[in-house]
Amino acid sequence: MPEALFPPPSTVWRVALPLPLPRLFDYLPPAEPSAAGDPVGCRVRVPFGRRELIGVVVEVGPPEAGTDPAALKAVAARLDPEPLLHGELLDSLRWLARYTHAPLGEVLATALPGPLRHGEALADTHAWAWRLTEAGATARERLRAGKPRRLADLLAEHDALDEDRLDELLEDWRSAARALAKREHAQRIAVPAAQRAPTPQPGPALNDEQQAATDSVLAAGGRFAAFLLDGVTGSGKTEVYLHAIADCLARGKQALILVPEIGLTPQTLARFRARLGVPVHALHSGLSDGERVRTWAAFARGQARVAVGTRSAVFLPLREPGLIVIDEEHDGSFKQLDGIRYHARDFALVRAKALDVPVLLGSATPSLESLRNAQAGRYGHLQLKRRAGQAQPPRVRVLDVRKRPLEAGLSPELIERIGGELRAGGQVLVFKNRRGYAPVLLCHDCGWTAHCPRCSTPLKGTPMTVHGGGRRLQCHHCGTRRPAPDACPDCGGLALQSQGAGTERIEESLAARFPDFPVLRIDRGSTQKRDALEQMLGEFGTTPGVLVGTQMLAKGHDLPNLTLVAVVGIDEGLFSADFRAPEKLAQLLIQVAGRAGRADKPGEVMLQTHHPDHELLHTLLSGGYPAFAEVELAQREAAGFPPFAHMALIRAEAQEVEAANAFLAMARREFERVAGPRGRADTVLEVNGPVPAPMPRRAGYLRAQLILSAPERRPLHAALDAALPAIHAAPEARKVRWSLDVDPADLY
DNA sequence: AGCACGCCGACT
DNA sequence: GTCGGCGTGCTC
Repeated sequence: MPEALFPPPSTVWRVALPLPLPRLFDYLPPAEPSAAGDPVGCRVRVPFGRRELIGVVVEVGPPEAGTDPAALKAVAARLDPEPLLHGELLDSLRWLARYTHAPLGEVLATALPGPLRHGEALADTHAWAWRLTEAGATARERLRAGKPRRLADLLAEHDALDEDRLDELLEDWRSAARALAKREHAQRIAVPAAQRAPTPQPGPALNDEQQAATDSVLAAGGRFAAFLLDGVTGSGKTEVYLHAIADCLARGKQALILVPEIGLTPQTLARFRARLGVPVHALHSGLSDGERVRTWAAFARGQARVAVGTRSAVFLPLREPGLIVIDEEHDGSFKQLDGIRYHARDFALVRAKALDVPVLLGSATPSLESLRNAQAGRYGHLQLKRRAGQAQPPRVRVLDVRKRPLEAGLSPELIERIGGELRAGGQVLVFKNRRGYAPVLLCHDCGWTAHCPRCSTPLKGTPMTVHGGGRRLQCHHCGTRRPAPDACPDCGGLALQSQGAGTERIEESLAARFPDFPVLRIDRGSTQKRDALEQMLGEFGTTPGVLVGTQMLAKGHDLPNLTLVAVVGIDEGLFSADFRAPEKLAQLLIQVAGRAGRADKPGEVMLQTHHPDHELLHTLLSGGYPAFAEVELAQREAAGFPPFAHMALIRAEAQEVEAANAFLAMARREFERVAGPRGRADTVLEVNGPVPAPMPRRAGYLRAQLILSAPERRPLHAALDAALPAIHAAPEARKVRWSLDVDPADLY
């Protein structure tokens, strides 16, 4: 090939760098190539300003017209001979970057385990085995009886024994191996990771509903199909997962199971391991970097078969994909709330489609999004309506606390009932619904709450929240402000209060009231350590006592002697300004009610509220979650909320209100510029705000936001694509910290 | 995001 | 007279 003496570079490597800059950077290929082959998907170390960064090559091509080749720097080093990210995973991550409107480099950095992000080599994933040395073979018969001798005898029968094989053959072999190794009688050697055929254990026979659900999944024949496994508490969804996974393993494929943050318990893993008969790899925040990378590499190389993990496990490379399962698909912990704000459930759907494998979403209380997808025929709707075994559903009672004297938020009737249950030998769970709602003004006498006069419709009221130390009410949808009334406009009572007040001291109050029984408070702070919750509940045992806690106690962790569940603080959920609050509350009530009762005694659930006649409670109690979902979907449709609309949120925080508002006002103008002026008939993008965030003050910063919504996804994304460059570049953007959240989980 | 460069206040 | 405040600008 003829070449000029100093040819302009014919190809550059376009590199995605972990920076908040929405563009790629071009580099010349490395001066001393360390490997041939397509570099796309390989990590590189590149000079960047005065520093060096690790990035990923995402394109190779001619330099962009008009770039000065002399201004290009060369890649300092190619870190991967073979692409680390390729094919489906790289394509899906590109999609995620476009969808979240985040820089590709940041998305890739989020998807990679820490050590890989920082340029470390991909971990070895060979297995370890032990063998006798020659000295060991000779010395073996002179060893006295004991563990080392038994190990030496075992090793003498084989050329080498894998460590997991040793786990099966000899208990506590590791100390014996250390003893042999010390005298150089045995050595540890690296061997290729063995692929052993799964040895599944049979489970209970499936009932006809479970069987039908399993058959539907298997009928997909390993190709893409999405299923909503909609099964009431205790209906045996896990058995359906296990059958689908076993089938996937029998086809020689890998399975990925996503679970909520609190769902990944040792019991769950043990059950999967025992039943599937293959190693099950856990992926969660408690893992060390080393473990995380080894698991990542083992799946990338097709050496591991089953992964059970939380949100970030959705980024696992799958070389032999066969199935993706999302357990408790409605759970909020699948959505990342900072950095790259992805939704693991939604991304799992995208990956399943790209991988052409079935995806199974399971829940007793499906998200309205998934229910809507099932109703629209996009997902197969698999229903399990019967409880397995003879467990009876709990009795639910609504307790009206209007005008009742409350002690730490508990009514006398509730305290009386708790005492009775304890003396009868039962355990009680006092469940505080506490999601950091903005306070809503409530009349303790009649239950009246303040609603925005502008935003409320006959179908759905938009509550106003309390600001300015109780003196002011503000709507978080349109920003309307008005002074807080001194007396209740409905009943004239003077018992107006901010909701949620007074439940802080529940455990102290109960401990004082029932000194003869243990009162255990479970919260984030007290269970930060790994397995701390297990341990605390283990010590709590099954003797009479009270557990006080929040979300963490809603599921998992079997409490066999729990006979009474008392739920307080639900009024905040009934009248939250967040359109998703009713859904969250209904899911929570169903989940927490599912905890009550033991084999010989149906449980009881008491809901303490100022709104005993609230429609949500009535619908939920009479028709269960399906009835609630039907009503709520109709309201969402009428109000133009997801899943009948698509939303995005621009949040801004600054030391001064004016800075945040100026930024959001500028952003609003940009959106109106690209979407057409307000009031135009064909304008599909609705922009609301700037409105203050309901918890506006955090660490001295003031937060405000802009709400974007459109009936279709396309125009929303088109508007974001068109407006974001100018918003990025605007001078107002430099004075605030701002972020974009597509499909926000909480509006507030 | 870093990390520069760049002009204005209290210190050896 | 300097050290250092963080505003503004750039990074292939």
